[in-house]
Amino acid sequence: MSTEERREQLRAALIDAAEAAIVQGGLGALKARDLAREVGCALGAIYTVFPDLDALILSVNLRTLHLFERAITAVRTATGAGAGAPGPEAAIGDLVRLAVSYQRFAIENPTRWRALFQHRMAAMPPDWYMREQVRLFRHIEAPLAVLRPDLAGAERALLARTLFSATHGIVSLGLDEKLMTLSETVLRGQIETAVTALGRGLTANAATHSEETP
Amino acid sequence: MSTEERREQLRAALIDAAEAAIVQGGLGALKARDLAREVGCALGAIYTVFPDLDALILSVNLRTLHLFERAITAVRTATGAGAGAPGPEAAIGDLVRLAVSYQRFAIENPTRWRALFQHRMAAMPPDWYMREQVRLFRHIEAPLAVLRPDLAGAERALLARTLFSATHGIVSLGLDEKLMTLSETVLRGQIETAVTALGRGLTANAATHSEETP
DNA sequence: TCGGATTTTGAACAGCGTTCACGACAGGAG
DNA sequence: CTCCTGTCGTGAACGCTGTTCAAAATCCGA
Repeated sequence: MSTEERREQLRAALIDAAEAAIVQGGLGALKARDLAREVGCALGAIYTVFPDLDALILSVNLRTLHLFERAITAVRTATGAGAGAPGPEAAIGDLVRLAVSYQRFAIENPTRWRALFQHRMAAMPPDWYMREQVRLFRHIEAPLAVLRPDLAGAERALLARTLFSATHGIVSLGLDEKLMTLSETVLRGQIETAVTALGRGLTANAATHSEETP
Repeated sequence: MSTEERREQLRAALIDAAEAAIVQGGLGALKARDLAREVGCALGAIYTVFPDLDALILSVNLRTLHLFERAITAVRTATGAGAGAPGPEAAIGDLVRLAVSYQRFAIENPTRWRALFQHRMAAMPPDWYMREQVRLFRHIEAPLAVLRPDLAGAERALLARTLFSATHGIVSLGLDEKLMTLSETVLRGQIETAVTALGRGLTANAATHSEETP
């Protein structure tokens, strides 16, 4: 086995162990010495395949994004590749379903999900990480295209990020015991209320907003 | 000077120093040894007036909440104590102004504001901290009462928290370089779009939603 | 002034991420 | 087989952290 192969194997084993640690005890449970013992390598070996633990965390977070993509892809949407001309109400329904799937993922994978945001990195994340984010936002842009056909690509992408941010805020603070801890049912109700209101308000704005910016 | 007075003085000095450290370098710049040197006390003295640094951080965060309360109280709202019967559009305008003031506060006090959420505490926050949060939410509830007079107090409070959470998400991720970093102007535009849509969607929902739950 | 109680102290402890001089090892040369 | 050389993995050591606690200093009534 070549040196390169061994390095790759160590890399994978470390990501596995780090993911397991995060799943079990959250970001705070990720210790370099624990990882080395778990994987069966030296302490310093970690730093031969990762510059620091932050990079390792980022790799785990990429797995989490992939995991979430599988979950969100399984959501049946009316504005997906399938049906032809869905109405605004169907699009709003899609947005609600996407938001609820986000909530479900956060509840089912609490530590993995927290690690995505709890982790503040020193520099900007690398390209391969940002690219994965952009891919996920496409799921939101499809229903948005129905609600606001007047928006250009860039503006629609921006609005998609805003919608995600709003949903994320509701889910994030709703599950956070510092502000409030809502039951899954109550939280889902709030998500449905808010996203529905957002969707209807956006469609109503379509005409208004274009008048405001002549 | 009695022992109690000295303890109180040390407490205040420590909070001052901790606040200064957070303002300058964020939560990560808060070091016990730096505090002791700055205040001119022994390292162990910190732990005679605070159980741990988390409690100290919480005191700084309370100051931040008070600071924000002053900012939000300065926002002129049509649904405040003053004018009589404002319409839904005026209420939506109030919500937008409140949200934008939240954005402004976050931008003007980045480290203080981050410390409010970046800090994950072990146990639930004490009562005096939660009470301050509840007081702040009242500012949101006033416009909401105009938009949704059908809601009872508890439901209105819940919706107020949801509105705040959504706004917080937009501001939080909008200022976070991990997801995206938006200019202040673009971010304000997104806030206005989203909050306006939320407000209009909520008023439109008033009749619909009550039919859905007979 | 003395002596017990109280308060303050900072060295010591346990833990963390990260580094780097050292030893183990592979493999071609003699 | 022996030796030499360069590559690679190692774990003790470094610097830092929050927190503790025996000891020193201080206070105060007798």
